[in-house]
This record gives sequence, C-alpha cells and structure tokens, in this order.
Amino acid sequence: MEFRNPQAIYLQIADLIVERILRRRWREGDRIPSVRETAAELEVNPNTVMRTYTHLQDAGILETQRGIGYFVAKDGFAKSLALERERFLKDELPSIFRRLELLGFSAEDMAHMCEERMRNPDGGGGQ
Amino acid sequence: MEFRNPQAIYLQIADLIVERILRRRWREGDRIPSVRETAAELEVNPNTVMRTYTHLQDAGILETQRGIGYFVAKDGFAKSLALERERFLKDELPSIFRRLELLGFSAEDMAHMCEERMRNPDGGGGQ
Amino acid sequence: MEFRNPQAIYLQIADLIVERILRRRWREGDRIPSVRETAAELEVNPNTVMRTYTHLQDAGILETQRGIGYFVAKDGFAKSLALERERFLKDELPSIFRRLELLGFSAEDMAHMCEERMRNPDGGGGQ
Amino acid sequence: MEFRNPQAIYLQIADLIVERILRRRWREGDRIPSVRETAAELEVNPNTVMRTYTHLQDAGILETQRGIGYFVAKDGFAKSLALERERFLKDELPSIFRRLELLGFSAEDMAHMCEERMRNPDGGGGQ
DNA sequence: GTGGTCTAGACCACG
DNA sequence: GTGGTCTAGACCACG
Repeated sequence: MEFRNPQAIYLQIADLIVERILRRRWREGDRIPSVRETAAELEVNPNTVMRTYTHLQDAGILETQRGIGYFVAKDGFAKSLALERERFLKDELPSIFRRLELLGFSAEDMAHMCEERMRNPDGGGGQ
Repeated sequence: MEFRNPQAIYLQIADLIVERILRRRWREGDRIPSVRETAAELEVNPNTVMRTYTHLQDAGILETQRGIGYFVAKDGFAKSLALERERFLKDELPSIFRRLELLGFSAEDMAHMCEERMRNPDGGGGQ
Repeated sequence: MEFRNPQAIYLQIADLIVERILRRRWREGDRIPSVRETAAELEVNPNTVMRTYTHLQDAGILETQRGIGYFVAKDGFAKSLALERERFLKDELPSIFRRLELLGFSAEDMAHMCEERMRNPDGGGGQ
Repeated sequence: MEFRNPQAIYLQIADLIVERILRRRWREGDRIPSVRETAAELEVNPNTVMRTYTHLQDAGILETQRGIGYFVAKDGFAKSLALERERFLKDELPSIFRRLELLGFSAEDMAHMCEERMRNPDGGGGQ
C-alpha cells in the first residue's frame, strides 16, 4: 500500500513549476527563483531542484543563463501546455475512464456530465 | 508542497476495501480479514484499521459479529457504489474540470473525448 | 457481576452532551467546550472525548470548524431528541417492562401509574 | 462524572440475591451459597458479602442457622417482592417520569405505550 | 482469537 | 490554541 506519493520528488516539483507557468504566474522570459531559493522554499535538497530544472530545460520549458539563473523559455507556455496535455491524455484520461467503469458510469454518462457542466459552468467548485 | 498523501490512512484503507467490494473480490456476507490481519498486511496500527472498519460499519457497508469478525453487509455493494459515486461527483469531478480548464480544454472537448471513447472502448488502458 | 458501568465512556459522555442540549443548556449554534477542556474536566483522555465528538458529528448533532471548535448543529436539538427517543424505545422501554414483570406488575398496572401521574403531576420527585 | 456504579457493592449483591428469589431460582427454605462461596464467585471481600446477608436478614428475607448457613426465609418471596416494589415506586418510577419528560413524552404517551404492550406482549425483548 | 475501549504521547494542518 | 490522525500498548468481553 502506497501511503506516500509514489511520484519522484523532482517530477512533483516540475509539475508545480509547469502549473505556475500555465497559470501565468511566471511568464515567458521571467527569471524564476534560484535552485537554492526553491530548495529552501520546498525544504528539499538543492540537487533535487537542480534535477528538476535541467529536466525542464531538456523539455524546452526553461532556459539557463550561466551565472544569472533560470528563465521561462520563449515557447515555455506552449511547451508546458503540450507536456501537460500529453500527460493528461496518456495517464489521466485512461485512469478517469477506469474509475468511471468501476463506478458503473459509461463514457456516455460522463459526456452527459460534461454537457451539464457546459450549461452550468459554475456548478462545480473552482479552485 | 505535498510529498505525502494528504488523505488520512484510515480513509485510504476504506477506499481499498470498498474497491474490493465493487470489484466483487469480496461479496455480500463474506468475512473480510480481521483487524489484526489487515493491520499486519498493511503495516499499520490495529487501531487505524479498527477506525476504518467502524467507519465502514457506520456507512452500512460492513457488519460485525463480535468475537467472529467483520463481514460485507447485505447491501454492502449498493452502499459502496453509492458512497463512491457521491465522492466522485463531489470531489473528483470538480477536480477533473479544474484540470481540464488549466490545460485549456473545455467541457465540450471532454465530451468529445468521451464520445471518442464510446466509439472505441479499448482506446485507453484497462487495468 | 457489573461493578462498573458497562457503557463505554465515550458513549456516556455523548449522553451527557445530548442531555445538555435537550435541557437547552447549549443551544443550536453554541460552541461547546473544546476537546481538551472536556477531557480535563471529566479526567479522561482527549482521544476519548474526540471519539465522542466525532460520534455526535456523524449523528448530525455537532458540527466542527477546524481550528475553532465544535458547535451544536443547526438541527442539533431535533437530532438529539430523535436519538434519545430511539434509544428509549429500543433499550429502556423493554428493560422497564422486564422489570415490571419481575415485580409482578402488569403493563396495565403501569398504565394505571401513568394515569395517576397525569392526575397528580407533582407526585414523584422532579430533579 | 460517575464512570462506576455509585450504588454500594453490598447493596448490588443484595439486589442480585433478591432477584434470584423473585425468579424462583432459590425458593423459601432453600440454603443459599455460603458467604465464602459467594465472595469467591463475585470476587469481592467476604466481609462485604456478610454485610449483604445480615442486611437481608434484617429485612426478613434471609434466615441464618448458626454453623449451617443462610436460608431463604419463610416469607422471603413476599418480603423480596415488597422490598423491590417499594424501591421501584420510590426510586425508579420518578426517574422514569423524569426521563419521559426530558424526551418530550407525557405520562399519557407512556400509558399508550403500556396499552400497546398489553395488546402485543411480545413486542419488546424478553430477557 | 475476535472485536472494542482506553490511555499516553506524538505530530500535523489550520488560523 | 483548535481539531485530526496515528502509534504503541494495555485490558476487556465474548465464544
């Protein structure tokens, strides 16, 4: 039994950063907090944060300027969106359909719930 | 930052049991493992398991026979289904719609994904 | 032989609280003493009081505001009345009739005592 | 708060003996268990049992034959009945009416419950 | 052996 | 400071 989040910490931090970009908290070209600052904020080892940053750099979401810091890349928003959408379609959507099946809901039921939502957008909790 | 599952352990165990009932691994009238067995298997304190069992007893999903053990209640399946559906509609569905919104998908997009799924039921991963 | 009250302490405390609500000592919306205060007053473990409070919360008699305290629920009086009446009819009334039978009184005798009481309401001790 | 039965132990034991006489477990003239036997059975001090026996002797319910033991007195049944009936009318009945009042039942309601019971004697649990 | 209750004490989130 | 969760360990009733 998994009582702890099985996702690697550096990937959890990556999600957190991507989400801030998608929420427009950090915009393209913005400098984001340093490895040390982020490590202190999240109370994790700086090496873990460094791994997150290089991972997002590989994905084209972050850019580095040596001696200055890390920045949201020019296409950082679009790349973040693409990355998260891919994850959604690949991991989360199948999981949702499995859950619906377990509960005896059909994909059609879910479509109805979506249509209901479209007619009444404030029916469920916003953040 | 949440590196640990914020859900209380006794509720995680409850979900695990309810899922087994919904999957027909345990049927109505079946005796389920004793408090101590489950505690040993999951490596948690027996008190925590007891809390789960009494919680599910309050929900009408389990029944107890003192000195004998816990059993899936006569209406355990229907009660489990009702409990999980309520949780889905109340907690998970809003969270799904928030996630869709963050990713720039509309409820309509999601309805389309569901229709796609209806035409191609095996398109996403089964368990 | 029972030299100790066989009723669980957390249920005894529940009765005590319900009685205070029925006697209007605490009214709907009132904050009741904190878990720790009650535990100190009754000289029991805070966990035992917590068990009482969550039990009464499940019954719809108490409500909680995290970090603030426990309150008598909006329908706390009616719920308390329903709970106690159920207990009376289910547990106490059969016990009264058993006792009457042992003493050679019939249900008819008891009805006569009640009629006597109706004609002379102050005939027995008030609290 | 009273977590223990406030009734003195020697009186609890007296009730137990009187009940056995009323239930015809011990009949008039029967020898009842010795002080030591009863003390062992109930795991109390023999002095406490002795106090019970002399108390019931004073009430005319038990008789002693030195060197032989204690016996149910010739009028032991009638005396037991009178004693318990007095206690019922003096202590228990007022307490029942207070309880009814707290629950919003009138003496008339109770009379109705008794009439119901007369029509349906097996409606509540026998022992 | 099974469930059931209680204590003692720790630690957490929330405000 | 408030509620909430968890562990460790004890002891009980019931069968």
